[in-house]
Amino acid sequence: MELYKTNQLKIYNSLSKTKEVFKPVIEGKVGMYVCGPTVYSNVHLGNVRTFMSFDMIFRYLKHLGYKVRYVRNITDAGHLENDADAGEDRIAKKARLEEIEPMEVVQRYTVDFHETLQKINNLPPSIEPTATGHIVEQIEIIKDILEKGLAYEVNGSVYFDVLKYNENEHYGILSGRNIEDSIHNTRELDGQSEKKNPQDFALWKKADERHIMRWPSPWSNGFPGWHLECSAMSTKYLGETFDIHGGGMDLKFPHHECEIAQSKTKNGVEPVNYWMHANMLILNGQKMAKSTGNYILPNEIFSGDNKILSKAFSPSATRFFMLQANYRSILDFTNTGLEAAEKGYIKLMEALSNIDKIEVSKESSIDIKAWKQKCYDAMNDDFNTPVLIANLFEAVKFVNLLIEKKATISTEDLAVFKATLNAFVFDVLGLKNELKEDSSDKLSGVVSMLIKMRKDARDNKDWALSDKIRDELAALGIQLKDGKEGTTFSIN
RNA sequence: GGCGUCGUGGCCGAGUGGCUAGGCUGGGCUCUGCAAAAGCUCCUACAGCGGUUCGAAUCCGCUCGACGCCUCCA
Repeated sequence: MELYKTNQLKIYNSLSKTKEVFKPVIEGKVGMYVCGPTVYSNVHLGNVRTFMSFDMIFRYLKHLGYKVRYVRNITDAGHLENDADAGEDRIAKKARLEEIEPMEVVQRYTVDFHETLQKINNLPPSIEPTATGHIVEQIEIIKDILEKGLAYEVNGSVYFDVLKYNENEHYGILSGRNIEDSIHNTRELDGQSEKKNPQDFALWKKADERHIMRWPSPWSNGFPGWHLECSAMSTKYLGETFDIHGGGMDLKFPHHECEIAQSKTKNGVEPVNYWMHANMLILNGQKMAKSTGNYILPNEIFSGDNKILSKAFSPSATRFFMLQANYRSILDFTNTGLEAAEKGYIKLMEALSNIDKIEVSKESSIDIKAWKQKCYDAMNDDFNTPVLIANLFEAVKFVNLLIEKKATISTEDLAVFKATLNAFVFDVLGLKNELKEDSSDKLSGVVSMLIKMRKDARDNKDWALSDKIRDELAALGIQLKDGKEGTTFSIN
């Protein structure tokens, strides 16, 4: 029987601001949409945290036995840059600066995005559609909204009429805003004179001469507006009402608000049952963002080539660091935080490597079933990975006690213990054991030989020789551990 | 100025109306030739001020502060 039938998963819904029992539209199946990156530069660690959070969610849903269709778009056109070059597409601008084709920029950074997420061990989504691949669908939505009178055309551009929509719906329902407030509090921006109201947003923008990326439409040669692609692609692949929509907290307004307005106008139903927002990763107390330069790239962490960290940290240690915080909490990225996480990660991995050394008994002195349940309880409570990890450290203790024979476990319990531990560590959290298991027999053979030589030396009380062997191995990153049952080693 | 999230021990981070996670760091003990590892253990916190309550860090109010959004942004 599928696990979801016996586990009551609760999800914090940004729309209701409460934790709700998760019930998919179709039993046993989940449709999940997550706003993907705009591929105009290298993906930074803040982006990665969001995608990693939803990867963990994707993994747990699958673990529970749901058939999940996970859609995450690639924004390769359509986002306007609102600076001096008003109306210019971000990707087109980058292309002109680098004197290459726009799709070359798209290709380069899409590849970077995929490589980075793969390094951090994210699973690929089920479908990864592109904005440029869905221009037709977007045009159809604009036509429909125009017909319903909730959009208007000016000089070849089409804008969504927010005030009119707000007559019957609540624009701001997700972000807790009222349109009246924003009318009084919106700063004046240049280049918006075409709009009836500053709150209106573009569905279609006419391209000027310099704009390279353009498509024909009934209104002009141009490009789709800021928020339309997600409405188009989520509806196409997941249906008019789907289960989970995710994204970074900073997309809540206006992006997701606009999505709701567009989709609701087009389809007449609530587009999303559960809105989920991953919180920001900050660096030195400040937001990590490309625009301010306050950011770190994942590769700079893995290589150690950066000015923030004292050394390089592996993808799994980095992933573990982020999973130790709740996805809804702001997390500060610091050197000491990463160092602490790395140590914990190594401790966990060593315990997992040692699990095969456990010998079984007739009876169990530890309650494996209760421990297992605590792991599920943590994840069922809105994907509480910090509590899950606390339980995993309890498991580490179990492993060490069992190896030292200070606790006992039955064959049956050990099987459950191993399966559960592996499922949560590797399948759900998506960690990898990066400890150089170099179980290449040659190396472990050599070390075993040295351990034997050291034992002889110790038996002869030749401490100088035994310590020399230990210290020189340590200098090579091989640590010897003397236990009751003999000496073992680990490679760092 | 508006909206929102949040303020937990040396640090990071859960949680919650009474039983007070976990990790890292530091101290002590056991084991050990010494060390490391491991086990045990200690350091016992919830921004401030009021209020509700038998009882609040947990609920309510105010103050202060941090961060985010309000313009593309995970």
